[in-house]
Amino acid sequence: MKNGASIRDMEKLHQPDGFAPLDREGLVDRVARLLSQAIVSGRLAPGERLSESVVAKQLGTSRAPVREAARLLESSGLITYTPNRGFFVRRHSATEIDNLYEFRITIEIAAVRRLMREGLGATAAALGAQIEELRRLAEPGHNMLTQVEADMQFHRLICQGSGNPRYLRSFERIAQETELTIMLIGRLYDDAHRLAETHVPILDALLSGSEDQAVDAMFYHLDVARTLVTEQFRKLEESTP
Amino acid sequence: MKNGASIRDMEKLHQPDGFAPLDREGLVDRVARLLSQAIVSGRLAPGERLSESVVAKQLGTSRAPVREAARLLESSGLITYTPNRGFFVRRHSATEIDNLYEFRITIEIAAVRRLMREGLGATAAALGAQIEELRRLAEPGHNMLTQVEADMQFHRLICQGSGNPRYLRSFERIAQETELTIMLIGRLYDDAHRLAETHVPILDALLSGSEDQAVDAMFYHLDVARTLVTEQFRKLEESTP
DNA sequence: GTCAAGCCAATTGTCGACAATCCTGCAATT
DNA sequence: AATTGCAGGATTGTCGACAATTGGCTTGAC
Repeated sequence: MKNGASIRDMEKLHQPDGFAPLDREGLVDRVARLLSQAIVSGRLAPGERLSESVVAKQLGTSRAPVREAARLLESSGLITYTPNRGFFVRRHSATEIDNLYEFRITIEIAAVRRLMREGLGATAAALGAQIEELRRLAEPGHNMLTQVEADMQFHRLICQGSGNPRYLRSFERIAQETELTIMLIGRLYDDAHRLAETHVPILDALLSGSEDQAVDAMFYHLDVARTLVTEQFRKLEESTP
Repeated sequence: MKNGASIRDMEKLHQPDGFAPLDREGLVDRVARLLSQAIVSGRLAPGERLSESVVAKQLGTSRAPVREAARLLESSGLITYTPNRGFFVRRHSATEIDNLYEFRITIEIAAVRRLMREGLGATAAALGAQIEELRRLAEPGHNMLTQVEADMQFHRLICQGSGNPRYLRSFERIAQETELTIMLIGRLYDDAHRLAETHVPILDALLSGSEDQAVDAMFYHLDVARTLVTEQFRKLEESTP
């Protein structure tokens, strides 16, 4: 099989009537998306080398777009880059995960504060709908990655609704990394129903109008996740040193 | 003059006895540094186009390193990138500046909290030395950019001492942007002596051992800066719409 | 005079090739 | 046996050229 321009052709099939502007994704973004999917889904293991030429050959492009995409993912924390050595799938320590969650708490608490001061607006309905989506995805027949992405989407909506784009931007920078750590563990809660319901108190607190209540609810939610993920990860670390 | 490898040669002269590992900067980083200097110092005006080929020719390199450097600066907020259009020096609105400072406050307050819990350690002495440096640079004969950089260095030390590298990383991402906004205004305080002394209460509060006092001092310091910069910028905006 | 369609110059997007650098393994030396 | 020095192979770093896209300009009709 000759695989030149395979990405282009392959994806054209998925948007038969797509407008041109939607096609304006750019090869770099496409490569970045495929790479991050491969990493988060676990097809590329932590520590693994990302040879530019190998990836380029597999995707049917040249090395230049791969290089740019890799640097993009580096700023997302998914891969590391060492000069003259190349790119590697990032390997996280338990401490780094803990720091990641601490940072995430800082950002999201600040976003909640701002959201409460600016007013919920359309965000309230969006959050309610997202909880419904989480419940729907908790039913059998949905894979874990989809559930985790829906989870993150709930939190993304809050950063988005805060009104300060910096919080959203900062959130996006750690979102994929967070998804990766959860996927590495293999599970967050015992079942996805539980995951969905843990978001209800947050929305309730937001609707209560009390900034303190909202902050407390968000902090509790994230602090539980932080403890769960970090502890699970520490166990994982001990079993495979 | 043939200007191939002109950067390489030019900068070799500045480190006559430097060890090889220090030379390990890479062409991309060098271009990024030169570009950011040009932007922050005002030699490249906001809104100005950054043609890849022009920059490449000026620096004596090819377009590839310029492209990578430009994307690096994009993630630092100094320039914007539009697909198929290219790179432009970023133009900030007063609202964006306000959001920038709000975000900065969030990060640095969190860093202060963590620093107080982990203990100051060697950071205390470093902060004291940095205040001395600020006083020294306040004497006549020093340009404003140097003073602003020293100011940022004080805050960088706090993020660094916090113990969570995420705060430092986040700080670095907005540091250059912050410097740019101050340089665009042309002044922060009436004189640099005043700038130096506003850092003393922060260090005092840190040394007091009280987390609340430390947070308050840092918040006051940054909130004053936020008001000053945003207001100045709004005036600037009105005079040149 | 206004507006639309289509060409044209300029810029970005991508590519393949060459140069520089790093890791590996072996061999020679201490 | 351990260490140092030195090829050999592989990978990244950089480059110049070509293809694709954009925005402006000209041309023409109304």
